[in-house]
Amino acid sequence: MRKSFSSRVTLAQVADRAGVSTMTASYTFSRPERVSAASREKVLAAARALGYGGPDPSARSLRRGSAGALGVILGEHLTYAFDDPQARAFLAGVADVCAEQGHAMTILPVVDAGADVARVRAAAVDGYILWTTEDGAPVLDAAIATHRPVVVHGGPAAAGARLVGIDNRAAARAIGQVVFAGATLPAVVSFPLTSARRAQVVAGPDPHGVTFPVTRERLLGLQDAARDVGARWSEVLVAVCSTNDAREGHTMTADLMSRTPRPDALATMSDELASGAVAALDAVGLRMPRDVALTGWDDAEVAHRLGITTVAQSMREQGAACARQILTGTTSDFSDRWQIIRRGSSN
Amino acid sequence: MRKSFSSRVTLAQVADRAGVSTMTASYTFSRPERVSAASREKVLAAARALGYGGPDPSARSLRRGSAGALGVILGEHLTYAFDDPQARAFLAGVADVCAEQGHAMTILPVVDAGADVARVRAAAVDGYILWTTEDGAPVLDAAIATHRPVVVHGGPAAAGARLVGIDNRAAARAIGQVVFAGATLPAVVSFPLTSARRAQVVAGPDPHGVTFPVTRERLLGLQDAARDVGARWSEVLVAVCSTNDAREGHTMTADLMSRTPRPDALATMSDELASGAVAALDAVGLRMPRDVALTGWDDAEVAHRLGITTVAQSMREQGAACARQILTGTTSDFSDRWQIIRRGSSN
DNA sequence: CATCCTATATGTATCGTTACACAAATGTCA
DNA sequence: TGACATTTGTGTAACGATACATATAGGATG
Repeated sequence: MRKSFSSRVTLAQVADRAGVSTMTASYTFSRPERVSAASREKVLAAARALGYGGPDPSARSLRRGSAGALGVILGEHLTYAFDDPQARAFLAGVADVCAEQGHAMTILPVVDAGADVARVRAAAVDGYILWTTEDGAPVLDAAIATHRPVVVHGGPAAAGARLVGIDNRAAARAIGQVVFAGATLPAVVSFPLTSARRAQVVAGPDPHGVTFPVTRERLLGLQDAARDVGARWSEVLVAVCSTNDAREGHTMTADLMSRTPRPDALATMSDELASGAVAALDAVGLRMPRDVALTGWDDAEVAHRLGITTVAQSMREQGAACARQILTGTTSDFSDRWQIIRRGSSN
Repeated sequence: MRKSFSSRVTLAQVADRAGVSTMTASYTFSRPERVSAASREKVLAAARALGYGGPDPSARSLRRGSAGALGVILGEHLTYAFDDPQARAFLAGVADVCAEQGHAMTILPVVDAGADVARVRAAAVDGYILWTTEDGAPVLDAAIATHRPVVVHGGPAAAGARLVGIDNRAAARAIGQVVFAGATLPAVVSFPLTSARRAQVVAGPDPHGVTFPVTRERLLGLQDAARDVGARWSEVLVAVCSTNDAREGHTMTADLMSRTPRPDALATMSDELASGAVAALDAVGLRMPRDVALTGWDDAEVAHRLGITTVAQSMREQGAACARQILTGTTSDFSDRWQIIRRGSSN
């Protein structure tokens, strides 16, 4: 805060003391090879003597026109965002590329719409990456309005923003066909449908009412799959979880399994939810896939351990791709970068 | 990157178009109440027409002398840092205060010493918070050298940096006395001792050789406690885990329990390690506290669930305190903000 | 009606750095 | 030796915004 002490040492002072021009001092820090070893030494000695802390980042950013940081906007409060292993993997990917490109990663906390928009505008970053963005989120427009590059993971699509992510609808349809095959009554264990995040079991909800794009696409794909296997969507029970964790998956699956008629195929939207679902089935003595077929999503470590069929995708690579898109302009298409891993939990 | 398009709209252009002075335009964005409603409207209209994205953050930072962001330096690669629930709680606390104070949170990825130092110097932040810093870490010196405020969580202490954290040695001694009471052969399940992170079981290691301050203090406290209950430290087995997770706690505890003589009291450095330890005891049919007394640390949700005695502290509050220290200058002392929660796992 | 105060508008001078263009010094090669 | 390339050093002019001090108009007050 009181960064500007009475005495802030500047490059000019260092140059003065070293007996060289300001530019020589500047080059010493930003392009050392441009300066003779002798001058370099003089400048560094002067810097040391004066306690110069290196070129001021704000001044440098202003002059250079690049902030040296990437903004990441998470759709939820950090407390929850970081609880999601996929979010963590994604961030790790972003961080990898940031580090590689010598950039910092600025996380813009999301709290309430008004302040969030202000923070987005005020952030000194070279571009924005959005994770888990709801349709019509004001932060997305705010990010685009800054004229800096914007990459949205998963959606929503927007003019002026690039989209990174797999084709969730196609993947959902594919895994839906696997898990629903031969089932009498398919069911779904889903992420929240809207930011209200109400946990509930609903029959055949209209996917178009879902405001989280990834969830909507997956639901659409599962609807396709239900049709493919001849099931009526209006009878398909969707257990909507309020958060993406095993506990919630357990609770909601337990609810689902207590219904009559009981679903005999469960497509879950994540391996975390799936792991809770497996526990819930266990608890009531149902076996996979004999009594109930079940699939996860993400191919997390837990899917491997529990032996469940799942959709593999690499969030880490997608995070890296988002960052690379902004920092180097490299585009990459992930729509087909998913794969169904078959294990024992489905037929 | 190519932030400076051919045509970047500036405040001056907006002012021109609105027919007011640059300052009036500036005030419209930074102190709207300082400007009449009429001018404000004119300026906003002009901004809209020109597609002005708001005041440039770098320029504003330079002029105002504050970057509007807080730097957080994690001692490890993000992939691992975020896997630690305590780290996540800490970050959530930092984020809370950042949001409250209208600041962003910049995470400085740690990869290799050389580049890290450069990144620290180049980061546009108003201060640094360091988490899990090893003795003599170059980033600490680099942070201090910038003359911006620095807060270190847990240690190491350094001139020019404030320290936030509980008195780990006192807390460790206290819980050590609880778990070691009446034991014949105490043992410890520990965090890594150095950045080499080698997993191993060692008898009575010298705590002074430990380079992670928090771990060192806790080991010192446990050494004190061992002495207090009349045990010989040189015989105390310390299972050093390579990471802080349940799996590692399980593995190392299993190793510990296969030794002869078998330890009958286990002080673990986290509830994650403790939960792995509980599983390992289960696996070989040992009961708590009858066969082996066991304690955790942190009072995480898992400690509650497993009913283990633990040291309660709030990382979230500590994170908030670190941020507040930098952003508002508020200091707070956490040395006594810990508490032993007794549950069934110890006597 | 003169005086003083408040609300609003503006001109100027930086904030600290680096891009650019050019000058000077040195080296290279036939 | 002269012509030409290469290194190294420097002056100047921004980058885009805001703090501060001052100017002006209109209102309130006695």
